Amino acid sequence: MPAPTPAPSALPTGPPAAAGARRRAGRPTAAILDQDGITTAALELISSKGYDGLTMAALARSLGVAPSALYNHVASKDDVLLLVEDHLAAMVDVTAFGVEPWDAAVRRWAWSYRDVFSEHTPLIPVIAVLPVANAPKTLAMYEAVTAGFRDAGFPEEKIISAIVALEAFVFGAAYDVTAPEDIFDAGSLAEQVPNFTAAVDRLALENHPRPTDVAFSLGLEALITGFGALRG
Amino acid sequence: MPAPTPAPSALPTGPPAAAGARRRAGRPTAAILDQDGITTAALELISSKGYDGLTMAALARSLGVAPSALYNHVASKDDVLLLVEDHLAAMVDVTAFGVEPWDAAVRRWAWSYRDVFSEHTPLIPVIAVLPVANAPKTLAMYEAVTAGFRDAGFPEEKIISAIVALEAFVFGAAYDVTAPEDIFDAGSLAEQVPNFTAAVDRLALENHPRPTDVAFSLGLEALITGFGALRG
DNA sequence: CCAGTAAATGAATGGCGTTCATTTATGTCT
DNA sequence: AGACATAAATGAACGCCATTCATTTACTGG
Repeated sequence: MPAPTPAPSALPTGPPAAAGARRRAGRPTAAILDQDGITTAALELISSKGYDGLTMAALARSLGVAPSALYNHVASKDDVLLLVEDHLAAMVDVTAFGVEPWDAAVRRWAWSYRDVFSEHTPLIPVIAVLPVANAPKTLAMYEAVTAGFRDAGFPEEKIISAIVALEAFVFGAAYDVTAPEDIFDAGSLAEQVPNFTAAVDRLALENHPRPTDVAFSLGLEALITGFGALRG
Repeated sequence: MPAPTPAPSALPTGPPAAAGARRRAGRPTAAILDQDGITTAALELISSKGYDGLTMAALARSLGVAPSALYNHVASKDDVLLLVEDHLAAMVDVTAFGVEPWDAAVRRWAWSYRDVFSEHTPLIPVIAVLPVANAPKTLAMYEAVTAGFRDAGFPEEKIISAIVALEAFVFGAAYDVTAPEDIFDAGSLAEQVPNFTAAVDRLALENHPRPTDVAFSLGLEALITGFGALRG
């Protein structure tokens, strides 16, 4: 009869932290991984190394685990991105719906939504195609927004379309935030596009701290005004 | 004295097409590759195999060339995507500016822009960060749009912001086109999000052929109306 | 208590973008 | 005309990536 597990190295090392002595093969006494831990580690990795640094190997490494172990808890790397997305969706501010007037609530929601995802644009292609059934927190966000629109007197058949349109604008604007400042510098071709160059220069004269915010505000206010007129 | 090149296989094979006999190493008599050819081949590959099929190896293969040869003409795969993007920008319809009224011209431009890029969403992350100086045809599109706004009496300092906002909406909407039909099916969580589910069902009752077009139209008309009011 | 399943390791796989040494042809300078 | 830099191709190699599989070990339900 084999002696009881010979204490691999020490007491269970508090947090599911780094790699000390190598773990031997086989199921460990206490599970090391779960989806929450994977999500948290992924977020930390993203914030320290960016999305380029988010590899399955790096993720496993930060969890003190072999890469293949991850696949007991997620089906793929896209699955990890989905977990991250859903976590972020919960950070979007929907608290104004039902409290502040409709237009103020939409404003708060949209700005918050854009700010959260502007740091996570690589998720946008994933979200855009993501069936909501797989993302409970995202779904909860939609529920809050939908209720806000309904309570504000929006015709029910237009609510989803309006949200989809707002969301499209938010995602596009999130990319815009990440663009380099000189993105509109035409360089040597400037003379060939005089109207464009003039408009770019004219905007620069205004000296806005964040031009991208000006464009976002301009578009968002137009959408809010336009949609506001649909309410009954 | 070596005999003049011993006719590698046959007469120059018309189009720069497929791979017959292997070419021997060294610079060929006539250049096989150029950026135009690479762009065309990339577009064909994308349309036949999708963006997953667009690999440097596959691209080289379709041009009858070794992968490393591509790097004499482009710096990276992103560079190829940039070439493709610029080609597509030239397909966006800006002809209505200066011909039709401003609102109709914006409408035509935006629908066309969305339609072109909805088939090429993997380019969007590239475009969003792309300095226009590297994309002459894209720049030409901006010039036409800017001129249209100016001639319509737009205050010059708001032109770029308005275009940026419209573009953000267009890009987001382009993703939306690619989403699966049942993206809003909450599945087993439906009971937990009654307002959302009701709104989704209510929209479905309308039986629109393309719900995504309804959302796009709704948002676009709001932007056009809102921005139209800025004209002097 | 025993079978089935869950959770880990570690080795292996195939594909990817990219680099580099090498070969051959072109174009320019003297 | 000859020399030489440069351009454009090949082919071998690199490192990284996500993912799979056989294997080991531990937990759990009948």
